[in-house]
Amino acid sequence: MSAEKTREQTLRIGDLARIAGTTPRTIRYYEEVGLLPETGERAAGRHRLYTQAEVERLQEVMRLKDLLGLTLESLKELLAAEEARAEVRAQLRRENVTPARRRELLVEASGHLDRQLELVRVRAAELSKLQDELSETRKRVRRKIRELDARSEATFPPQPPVAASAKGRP
Amino acid sequence: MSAEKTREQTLRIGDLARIAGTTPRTIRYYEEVGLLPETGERAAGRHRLYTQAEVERLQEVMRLKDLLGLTLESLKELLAAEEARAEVRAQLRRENVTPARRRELLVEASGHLDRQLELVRVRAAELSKLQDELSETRKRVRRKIRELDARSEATFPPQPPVAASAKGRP
DNA sequence: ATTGATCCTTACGTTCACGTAAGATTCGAG
DNA sequence: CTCGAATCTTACGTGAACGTAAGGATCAAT
Repeated sequence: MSAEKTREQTLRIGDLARIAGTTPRTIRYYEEVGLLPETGERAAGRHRLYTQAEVERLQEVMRLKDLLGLTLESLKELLAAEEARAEVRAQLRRENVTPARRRELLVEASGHLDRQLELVRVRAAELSKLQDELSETRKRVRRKIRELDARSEATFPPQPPVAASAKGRP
Repeated sequence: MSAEKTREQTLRIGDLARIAGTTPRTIRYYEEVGLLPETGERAAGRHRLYTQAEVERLQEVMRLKDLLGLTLESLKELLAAEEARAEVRAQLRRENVTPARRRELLVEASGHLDRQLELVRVRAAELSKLQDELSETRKRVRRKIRELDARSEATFPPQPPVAASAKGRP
């Protein structure tokens, strides 16, 4: 056999960290708490090796963490969906799986996806509401400013309009 | 003067905590780090008293913290908008403020609102994208399930459809 | 005035999510 | 094989955001 099976871009922990925008320590920690799978068959002391799949998994974890603001523990539960779907893909390759078993896994994944979606929906709705409220408030404030300017227009030279956004550095 | 000025529903810290769904400790902590104003003129040892305005302020703080996932420090900066607007209202009552000063405060508030809105917009967009992706994935998973069911329909009795959502308790 | 509930301040404790340091080991290049 | 860079394990440290406990004071009702 030619050396092709193991040659699917094996990254080391530092590379993975740079790509995902985090640190090796964080990756090891996520592995420790079960958010990332322990990189298969690794005798103690050997370096961890990652593939593209792990890059995506890590990025997904970080995105969910950021957007949903969950603890790593809750995140772990929520991410059962990914595992179920990974299971399906793995069993697909092995091909010796009954349709009944496949259905089981798919239904499981679907249920987890339902939970994720529900969480995301609620938050998206809340954020959207907040956005509307802020827009509304901003509109009122700006209207008041214009009113003030209109009143003084008679006696003073026109004031400069409000800048759309402060573009300088904080 | 009749005793009406001080009679606008004075809550104690425990009441405020219950209403806002938090604890007295948290409220004191928020006051300590400057997220909540120190309840006006309080000699050491006396109980804190709150009004409806503080209820809303606290709820707003908690909402932003939850939805944006910021540190209390960043939140403090962000909430400068509220203070600017509170200033405007306060000065409105005193009535001896020049239009120029009012305009200044309003412009300041408007700028802070811009910053808030930008933050909220970005997050709302990200969440919305995530929601779409999850919906898409879920659709694909369900389609696969239906395909499996269709295939087995010839040889086996029809499988029960997938429940819309697990309604049991976690 | 007494009292029970609530609150005060002060201060140490805790959990989460990593950071940092140390000493040994592994890996890829030459 | 050698060597330097990166990684390994282990373990202690840290900042944020509160929790908890102690001892005393305040407040509303009786």
